[in-house]
Amino acid sequence: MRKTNSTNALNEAQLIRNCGVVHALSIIGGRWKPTILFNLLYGKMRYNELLKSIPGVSERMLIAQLRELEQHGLIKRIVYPEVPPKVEYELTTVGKSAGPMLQGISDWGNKLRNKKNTVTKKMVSISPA
Amino acid sequence: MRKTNSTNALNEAQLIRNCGVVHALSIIGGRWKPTILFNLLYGKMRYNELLKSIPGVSERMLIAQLRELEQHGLIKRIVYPEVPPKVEYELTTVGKSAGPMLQGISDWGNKLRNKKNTVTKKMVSISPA
DNA sequence: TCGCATACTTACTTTTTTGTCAGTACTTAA
DNA sequence: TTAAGTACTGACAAAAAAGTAAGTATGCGA
Repeated sequence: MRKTNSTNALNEAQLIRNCGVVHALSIIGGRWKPTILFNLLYGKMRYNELLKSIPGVSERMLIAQLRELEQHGLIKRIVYPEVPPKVEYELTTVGKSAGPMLQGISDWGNKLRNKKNTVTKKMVSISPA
Repeated sequence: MRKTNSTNALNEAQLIRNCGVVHALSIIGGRWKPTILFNLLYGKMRYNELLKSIPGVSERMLIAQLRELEQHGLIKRIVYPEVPPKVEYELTTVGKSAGPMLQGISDWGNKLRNKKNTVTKKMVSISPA
């Protein structure tokens, strides 16, 4: 559970208020959220589909992140009153608005990774035979 | 200390490999890094200047984040052999390349916050006198 | 020789995040 | 009556991130 009076929580709250980046990251950051959002960029998905298409997530984590995204208004939860149950998750307008930003972050991250690989390759080619 | 064989670490490593966003966030994310980077966007700064201009950071945290940014090649540490010591931190080319991305994230975060405030204001104006 | 200024470091504690795993609810079909 | 399918929930444990507080090194000036 989250404390509200810990220095940690107060620092975070202050930064969220004053720094747009920290605020944004408090919404789209975290271990699994970016991947979830990328999946949903292509259209709505069922809970189980998400679970299968994200290697490594546990059910608990998936649900937790979906709930947070929902609370922040990035995704919509659509329940079909059927048995067995069927629930779909879909980006809201706000969620879709994160698309270009996510792409920007992704591009920067990938560029950096590729650069690092290039450097590594160079170093390898320099190393003694 | 970080384990290397925990599920947590393995999951993170995998996501860093496959998701540009997670990779980028592993570099510019965290409690204080965005603020540090924003400060340095305007030019180099001394350790103490950073410490004073970022309310709430402890010395330990500042140093830790500076070290990580340095290791990832975003900032350069410039030591002047003087007494008392003088150390300046400056963005590298890679660090500067993060500027537009940070601005993009910041803009999105701020827009979201303002939207929320608007809604709140509306609700206040509706509430009984 | 004492304190000051600067830039850290270290040991330890608290808080937060992430992971594990078993269990729930409901209906249909075998 | 039993298993299967779907979408979860809850109790607990491990790991990671953040915070606290005291200490280090160096040379200068009083």
